[in-house]
Amino acid sequence: MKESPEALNFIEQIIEEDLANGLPKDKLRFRFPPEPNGYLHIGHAASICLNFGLGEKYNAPVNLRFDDTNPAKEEQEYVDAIKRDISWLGFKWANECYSSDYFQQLYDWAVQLIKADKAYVDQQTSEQIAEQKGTPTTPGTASPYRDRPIEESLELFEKMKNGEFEKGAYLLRAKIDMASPNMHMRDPILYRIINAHHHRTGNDWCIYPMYDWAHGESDYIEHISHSLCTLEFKLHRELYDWYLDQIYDPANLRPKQREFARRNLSYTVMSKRKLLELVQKEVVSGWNDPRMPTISGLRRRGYTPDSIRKFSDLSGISKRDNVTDVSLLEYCIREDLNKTATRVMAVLDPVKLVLTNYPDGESEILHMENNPELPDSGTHEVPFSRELYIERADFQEEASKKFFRLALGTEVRLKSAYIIKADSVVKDDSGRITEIHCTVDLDSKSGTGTEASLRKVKGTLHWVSIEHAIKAEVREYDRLFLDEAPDSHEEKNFLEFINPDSLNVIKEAYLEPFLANATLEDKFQFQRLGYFTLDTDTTSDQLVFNKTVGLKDSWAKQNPQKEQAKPAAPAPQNQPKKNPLSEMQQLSKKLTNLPEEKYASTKANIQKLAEEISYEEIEPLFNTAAKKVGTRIGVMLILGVLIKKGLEKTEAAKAFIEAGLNDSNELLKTEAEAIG
RNA sequence: UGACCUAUGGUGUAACUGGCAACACGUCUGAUUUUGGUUCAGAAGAGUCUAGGUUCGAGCCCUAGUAGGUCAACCA
Repeated sequence: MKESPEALNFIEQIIEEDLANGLPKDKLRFRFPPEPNGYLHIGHAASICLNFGLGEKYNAPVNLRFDDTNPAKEEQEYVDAIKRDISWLGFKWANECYSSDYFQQLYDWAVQLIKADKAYVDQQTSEQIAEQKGTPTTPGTASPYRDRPIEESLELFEKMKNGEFEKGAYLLRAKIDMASPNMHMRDPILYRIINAHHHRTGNDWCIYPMYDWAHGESDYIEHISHSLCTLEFKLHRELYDWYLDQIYDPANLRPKQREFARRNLSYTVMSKRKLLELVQKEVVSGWNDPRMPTISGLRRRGYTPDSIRKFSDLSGISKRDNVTDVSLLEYCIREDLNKTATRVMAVLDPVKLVLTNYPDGESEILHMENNPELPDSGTHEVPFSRELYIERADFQEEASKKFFRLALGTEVRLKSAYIIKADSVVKDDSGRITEIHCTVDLDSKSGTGTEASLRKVKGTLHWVSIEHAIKAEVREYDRLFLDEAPDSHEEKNFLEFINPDSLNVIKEAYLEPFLANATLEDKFQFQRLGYFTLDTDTTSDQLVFNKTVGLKDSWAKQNPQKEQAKPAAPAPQNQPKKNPLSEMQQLSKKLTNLPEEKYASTKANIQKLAEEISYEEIEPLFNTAAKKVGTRIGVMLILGVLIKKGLEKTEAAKAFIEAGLNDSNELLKTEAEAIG
């Protein structure tokens, strides 16, 4: 995407400013620093696109750095998966780095800190330390070991390193400020003892640096100019800078930490911990379950790298908490696939259709466009015969005017084939339609140019020839959660919002034979249904397709009777609890623009709020600017309720009502009249 | 009750350093269409959290509020 030069996000603005202040452009260097303790998700994609995008924009190197300072949680499997995902997205890192590469340097610097009396070895339990830490509102107290002689700390630290102590027995702490309002500055831990096998350094170390100590110093070692992370690290910045101060040589580049808001997606969760829980509790089949918001899940589902990069692009970067609607992601993949996916036909819920005047036992080969969006994409062959399958939902015995599909006595075109007319149906004992008998207009064959072929009919249906169709399993997916923000409810666990119908498996779908040769890389549009791709579960004798996303369906929208069992998300329970007065003002604002029905309900809501609002509160609002009609109506409504409850009209109130009666706005006038 | 961050249509972001609040998604019309898709044309939707202030002029600057988020792991 070529963005216009003036639409810089705030990170780019910071960079431009640094450049303007003399930072040489060739000093620019970024990094993407995942911890290899889980799979990457769409939120990480935002960070990846940000960092690598900056690299592309400024022609600067971007390192991939694994933040592997906690061997208890990290595994090689995750390292591999992360590299695979970033490569798949289409980005190339300048260097593959590991925090563990710097363990020795970090250790040496730590010794230097001790020598400078900026760090000490503590030997209390975690409970004791936590207690001394204080709370955000009360200062902490010093550890009894805080003033341990430097020599002693040095000696103990070395013993820690040499594995002479049990896990948890000793710690190295920075000596900063136990009274700092920033909890991270209250003598943070630099090193702890962990007896676990590290996926890279094996058993070389038994002390491991904490995130804060490792991260900034790693940035410094790698000459990172801008270290970008998510907002929750904002408070760490002070510590990041303090650590840097201890070892910084002004001859070198000083890295700068800046924070942006993590990207959230509606109807899913986006924390590794929760995603891991979904995997462990077998809510999903694995990290790459097509319903997961992981990069690998999206890939398996049929999303393309381009679509994800586009999504990141359109979403932008800022510092405010956000929940981006999945519809934006879906738009990105539809837009991509519409231009590239091969058009094919598949019937997922079949009903048999017999063309009574088509010769029995015969068949013919028709030609179907591969992609109408790509003029040169050619055609492929589709067999046609007397007996076909169409979708059950594409036929109704009696049709309403708005039903553009097949009904008794109406005509419809079979895509790339003939125009047919339904004559009769055959039903089983339960009344279920088993066959639809039609006559075909043999002169109407697509592409022949005959007069009959050019006739316009209301609808076009997709179909497959029963005799030639191949069978496949098709998996359709719905959102994993029923709530827009499942993890935003304090009183409820996100698992309570799981959508029980997020997976719909169609064991026997019928596909045109062309699909027999599909590969995992292929993307298809099953015409009129959506975009599909082969799943990795496919075997030599069983095709399995995933539905990536449906087509936009304006018919389903105006025809909700067959309701997609999409229970409207429960009313948001975590609505910010505003005080009644400001809530009233909020509601009032929009009053003047509402359709009648909504006006009535909003009005009722405002009147309900009057219960909690006193006359004293609204009196100041009598002076509301004349322009703010909505607010004045709201105030009028509240006043009305209060008067009805027995409030005596004050002079100010009378004047306010009087003004309302003479106002040019009809709504305000009406409400004023109602009070009388 | 502390420190820090944030507040712009339903959603996500813009608005260069004060100058007509813009773009995309979503929604709704209409046209085109051998996909109820695509494409095309259009519409609705914001008093920029509140109250003050500075200014000829404030989404932007100042003051005071309000709401939301983050911080008290030997996680990152």
